Amino acid sequence: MKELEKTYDPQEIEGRLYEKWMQKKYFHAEVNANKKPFTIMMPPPNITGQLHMGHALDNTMQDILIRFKRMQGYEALWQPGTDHAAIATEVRVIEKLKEEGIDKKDLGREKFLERVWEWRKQYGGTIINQLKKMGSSADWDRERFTMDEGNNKAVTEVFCNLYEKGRIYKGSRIGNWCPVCKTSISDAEVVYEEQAGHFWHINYPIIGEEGRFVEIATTRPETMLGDTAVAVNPDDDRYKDLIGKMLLLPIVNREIPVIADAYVDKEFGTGCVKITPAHDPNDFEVGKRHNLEEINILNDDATINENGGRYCGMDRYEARKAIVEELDRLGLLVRVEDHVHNVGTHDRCKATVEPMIKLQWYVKMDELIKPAAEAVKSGDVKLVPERMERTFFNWTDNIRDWCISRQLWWGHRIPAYTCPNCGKMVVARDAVTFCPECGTAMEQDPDTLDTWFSSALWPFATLGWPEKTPELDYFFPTDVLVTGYDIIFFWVIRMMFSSYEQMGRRPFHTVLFHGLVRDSQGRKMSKSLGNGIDPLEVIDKYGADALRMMLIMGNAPGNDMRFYWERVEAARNFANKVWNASRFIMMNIEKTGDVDHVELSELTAADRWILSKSNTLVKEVTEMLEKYELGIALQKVYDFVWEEFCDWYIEMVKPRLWNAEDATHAAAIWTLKTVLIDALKMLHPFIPFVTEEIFCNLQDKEDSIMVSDWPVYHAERAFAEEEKEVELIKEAVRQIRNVRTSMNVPPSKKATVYVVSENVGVRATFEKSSVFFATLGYASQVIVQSDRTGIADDAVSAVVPHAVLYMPFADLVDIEKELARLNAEKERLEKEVARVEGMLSNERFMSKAPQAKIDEEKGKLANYTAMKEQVMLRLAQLEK
RNA sequence: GGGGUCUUAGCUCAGCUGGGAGAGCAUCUGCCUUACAAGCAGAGGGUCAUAGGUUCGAGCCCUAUAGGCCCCACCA
Repeated sequence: MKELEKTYDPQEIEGRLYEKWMQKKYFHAEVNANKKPFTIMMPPPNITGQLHMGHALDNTMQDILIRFKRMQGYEALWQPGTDHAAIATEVRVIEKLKEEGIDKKDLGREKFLERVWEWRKQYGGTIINQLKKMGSSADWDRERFTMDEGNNKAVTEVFCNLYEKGRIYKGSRIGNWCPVCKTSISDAEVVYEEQAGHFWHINYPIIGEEGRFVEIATTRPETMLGDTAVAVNPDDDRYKDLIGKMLLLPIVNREIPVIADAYVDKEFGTGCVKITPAHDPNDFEVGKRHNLEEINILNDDATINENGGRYCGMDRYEARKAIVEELDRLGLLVRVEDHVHNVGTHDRCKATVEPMIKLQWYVKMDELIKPAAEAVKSGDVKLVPERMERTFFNWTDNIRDWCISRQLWWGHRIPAYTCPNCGKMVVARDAVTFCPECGTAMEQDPDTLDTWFSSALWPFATLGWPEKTPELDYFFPTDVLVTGYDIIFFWVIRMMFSSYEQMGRRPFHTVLFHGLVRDSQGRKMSKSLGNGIDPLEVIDKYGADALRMMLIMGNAPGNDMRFYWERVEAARNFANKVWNASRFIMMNIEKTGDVDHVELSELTAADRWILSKSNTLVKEVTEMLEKYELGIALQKVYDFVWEEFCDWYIEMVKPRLWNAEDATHAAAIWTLKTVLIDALKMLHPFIPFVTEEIFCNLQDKEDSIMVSDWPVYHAERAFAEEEKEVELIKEAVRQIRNVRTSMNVPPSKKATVYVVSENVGVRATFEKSSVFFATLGYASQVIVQSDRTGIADDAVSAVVPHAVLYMPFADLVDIEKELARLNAEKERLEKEVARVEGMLSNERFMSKAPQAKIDEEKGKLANYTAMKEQVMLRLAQLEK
């Protein structure tokens, strides 16, 4: 045993233990026939290496589960972060290139990808290394599992599988186009922002009816260049006569029909809608129904193309201005209204997206989604908290086909090959170099796949699939996915249907969701606001344990939380408390020698009480962790350690420790050590560093607490009787302290405490525990007797169930104060008695409530009645 | 428009299957008591958003209302 430093210094401990853990590789998991696997996913490394609170929270929860399961005897694997394409998000890569003064246009695809892989190798482990500073046991083992270039195999396999089953198709459909990234993006990547805009009312002349117009309203006047119809509601009496007539599209001078379609809302705008099938999703549908021509008027960079006539080459916003001016000149602009509307933007680059018709690859979702939805319905995959299921079904019930092709340079390429000569297309696992039809050299589809396409394969692709590896066999399906609720659609659902489709089984049995970490004002932490808190800064100031604890304490699954430095400080204070309590215990072991074994029969009531409490706690905490109620689990250990163990038990045990002759000395040492070790173990997943440091100094049998056994419930350590006894004494102590405070008696002034009880058992309880009762109750001596003989009439008194305590303070007693105090007490008890009596006299309660509840209330009534009588007796004596 | 969620002490939040309202911080009082002032002992402070309902019993379950937040869809 080594003594602990007087001051708790997290930085010193954490630095040292970090080194130790790095060397020992405690968490290196392997295929092990004797152990059950527990697999959890690690967050991906990213190339910018910026650790933020989200990572910290993710990882803390994951690490808690891993450590807990490890101690329970599982072979716990951190399924490693992948090197999939999602890591190299467009914005980050471009930023990185800019830093190095490179324009991506100067690089070809090959060179560009080379650079990206290089960065991944260089920075791939940085997040993990930072996470280790906060005690993460995550290990970035690039050699064992990797999903970089090699992962092409898994991606290609999945693509081909889906294609062969007819679940992937290439189609010309309207989708979201980002003119800055010059790629299509999926619906999920579009975020809508409210923007102030205008509503332009424009007159379209009716052909053959000089001077008659149809007034339409639009927020995007430039799209009129692509108009191929104007639609009205078939039930709209105002326009019934117009249906079928032809209009002259201004500027373009194209003849377009007035059509009837139920999509048009009579109440909104003018009730006439210009239809631009090529640049609006709804118009696209209308166009399909009415066989309208689709005229694309935009280039990929959102400038107007040759279909825009003299506006060709203009940016979309310049064109808008110019077109509005021209309409005004032509006298066709009726009016302009201010209008706030939602504009779709690309979540990565924030540019306004344009709906465009493009030839893209899609995954048909209708059949694919079924097993995933069924899994949640049947409980094959559990979502925690349960309410996330509603969100989940909200998506699966309204599923739309998934656009998976991206016009980006990096990422996994689509394994489709086309013959430039005869147009033959082949989808194949191995590169097709020559056309099977005409022998011409084939060209691979230039598009790449949506990053989430490969991310969706994580649960099995990281374990070596499509190869049959021992790891895949042993660790798959994985166990728990811990993630924020914000990516349920992007990632969670896609992993689920991919796994059911490819593996025929679930990817994990539980998804544990956490909320966002917000700033102290409840705002999302963000770079642009500058309100982000760097987890490493928190670690520098208060230690990793404090950071982890702060992230878990007082939070329920799936709920957002706010970051307060005060909360970090409170967590650090707890670690300090554990440190000092341990230091106290170790000092005493050092002084009087260690005790390895004690018969339970040698334990005192206090020992049994704390042991019993600790025993119950083990059961509760284990249950809570198994239910993923991390916050409650931690709160329970926190309360136990600080309140019961430190504030009560250690104080109770002190007199026995001061007295080396005390017969129960060994029992005290053993109990202190036993309870402390169990508490440390229960705390370890939450605050790994401080618990490891104490554990290793406290004993030398085991090398690390993280590979020690999780405490278990022992039936023989349940002592209901002693728990009751000690609780009674605690109540007596509280009463004494209360009385003394209210009478302003300084702690230095000790008094004789008389315990008067007619109950033999109660007298025995106080006699047995008089040693600690005396110190805690500031008693110079404790006299237990059956009546009031020899106690001064003006002694101060306090009533507890089945006993009255008297303290003769002689000169200190203020009769008036004492009377007031007793009267208050009397009132309190009368209320209690009335409440219980009311309950027990309610016939319906008596007939319907469970017997246990009735008995409980009856017991309370007896206690309160007796106490009330004692108080009234005292009042009578004093008033005499 | 659809869905979710929240409203509990001055602040931030817990409250797990319905059975006498909790924590941290803040406030007040007294203590440097030989593990800990990053501490100890005490105290004050809440018609659990509002209105109904179910129940012997509701912070918890149901309905409605008000206000806050979030997600999805999106009307030109």
